[in-house]
Amino acid sequence: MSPPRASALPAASSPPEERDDPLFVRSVEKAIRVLMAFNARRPTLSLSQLAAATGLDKSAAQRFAHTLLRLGYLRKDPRTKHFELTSRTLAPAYHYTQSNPLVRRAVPYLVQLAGVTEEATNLSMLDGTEIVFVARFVTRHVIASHVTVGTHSPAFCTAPGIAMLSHLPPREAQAILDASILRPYTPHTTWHMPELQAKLRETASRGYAVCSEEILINDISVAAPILDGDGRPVAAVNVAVSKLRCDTATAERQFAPLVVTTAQAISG
Amino acid sequence: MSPPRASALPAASSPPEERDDPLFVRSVEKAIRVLMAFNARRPTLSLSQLAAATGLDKSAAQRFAHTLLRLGYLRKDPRTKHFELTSRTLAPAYHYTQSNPLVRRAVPYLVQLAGVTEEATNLSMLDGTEIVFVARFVTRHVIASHVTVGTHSPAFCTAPGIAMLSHLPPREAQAILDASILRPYTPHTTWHMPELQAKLRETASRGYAVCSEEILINDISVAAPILDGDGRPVAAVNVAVSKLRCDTATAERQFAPLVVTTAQAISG
DNA sequence: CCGCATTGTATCGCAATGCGATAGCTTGTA
DNA sequence: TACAAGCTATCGCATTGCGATACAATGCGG
Repeated sequence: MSPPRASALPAASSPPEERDDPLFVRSVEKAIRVLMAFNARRPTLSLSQLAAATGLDKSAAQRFAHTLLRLGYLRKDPRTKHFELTSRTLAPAYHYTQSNPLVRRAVPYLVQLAGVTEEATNLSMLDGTEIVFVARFVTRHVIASHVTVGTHSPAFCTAPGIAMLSHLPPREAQAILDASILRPYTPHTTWHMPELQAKLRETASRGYAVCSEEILINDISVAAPILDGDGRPVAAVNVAVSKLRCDTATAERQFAPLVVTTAQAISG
Repeated sequence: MSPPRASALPAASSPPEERDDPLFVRSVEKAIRVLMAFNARRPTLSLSQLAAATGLDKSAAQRFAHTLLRLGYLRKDPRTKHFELTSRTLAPAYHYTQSNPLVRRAVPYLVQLAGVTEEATNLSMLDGTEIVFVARFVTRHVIASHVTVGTHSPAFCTAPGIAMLSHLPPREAQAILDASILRPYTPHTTWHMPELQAKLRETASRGYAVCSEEILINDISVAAPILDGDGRPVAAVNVAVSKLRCDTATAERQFAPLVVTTAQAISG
């Protein structure tokens, strides 16, 4: 009776390709959408808010919230009927950090580096045009305490990003820059293509990257890439210092050798 | 032709209830099973290993691995055809730490406490009979660097666990102890029920818990509960010290007041 | 070097599963 | 107390995911 709807809704929602991928299980994406709906601005959500935030209809929101509730990833306040994430949502990250050999290997070096420098140290990896902090160790001198493991930043204006891009084949680095949304985050951001290209060349030749207040005021960052057996950058180590305690030249002189040494040690 | 199989397999696999819960979406659980199959002992998995590890049949393993691949949570080495987790699996944890007001509030206090004590500090929460580390800050004196955010430990033999149990209504604390698998992890583990009950009473009256080498050799831990408006324990703060640098009495004298003060400050 | 076994990839018909509309219920409000 | 808004439960239908199978690739031993 009812006409085939697939042709009536050519590609209304969701990414183009995934529509006709017979192996793709849509329920998984929807469940993840529910988890990702929670953030700093929305620590708790009612069912209808959840439906609005995820773009799911009420029934789907109900089903996936219920499922995640049953699996222990959500909790529901019986009073307010609002949902919130539980600590069980840490489990995938735990499995990641435990299973990733590079992270496990890097941790002691990063702790050591943080101890010696008394500054925050991070291990980052590329994810598209962005870097992700996959491990982070802060000291009492921490600048941005809201930055945590899992935080994303644009690669083009962060020292770990520049460090990794500079050791990629130029084609690939350029492709990432082309795909990036280049814009200034502070008055000091390097964001014009020619300057970025020059910065990559300079970084490649000296072996480490420095970004001073390019994304966060008062934040100086010195980073070096970690290379795999084929010389491909797989991650980066960086130290973040407050400009209030140290000018850029001093930071570079003081920390660049340590950061480079640490990155090489982790590279093995 | 083929006889209805549902009746032939009354309730072979999966938890009892979820079989006839019309709102429960099974695909979500299967996807999570795939993610959780990766750990320190199995950093990468082939398709058939994945099927074996998750208990899914080959087709299901294929479909969910494919789906998670497409969503960016898995990567596949085109050479070895092995899967591994990507840094995107950090995203749920990121959303949790950003959305949880208690965690956000606690972070600066924990950093401060780590700086003052020069020891590792943690924020933990209860999850059933276990505690989960939801935030962790280490210093150069860190003992167990493999312990990270997301690590689970039994509540009964950890200072944060005892601190929280001691401030629960006795019924609830007892229920958790009853559900726990009580066994010694070291020669110093308190694991007999009467002693545990005594320990809870003592902890409740003095306001903090001390566990010395009860789960890890050389690990002394001092913890205090964080209470919500109704006086219910919602988390715990602890400091972990190496016995090599400090005996138990000293650790208690030195750190208990700081830990209690910090916990109270976070409680607001 | 080649055949065989093992493992990964693609296909396909079926029906069970999840969809989404709706109705009933609960809660807070005017 | 009646109403509105939102949460919960139900149900028939068809789409989606299931899982058996066929095909391709890879690696191993003869």
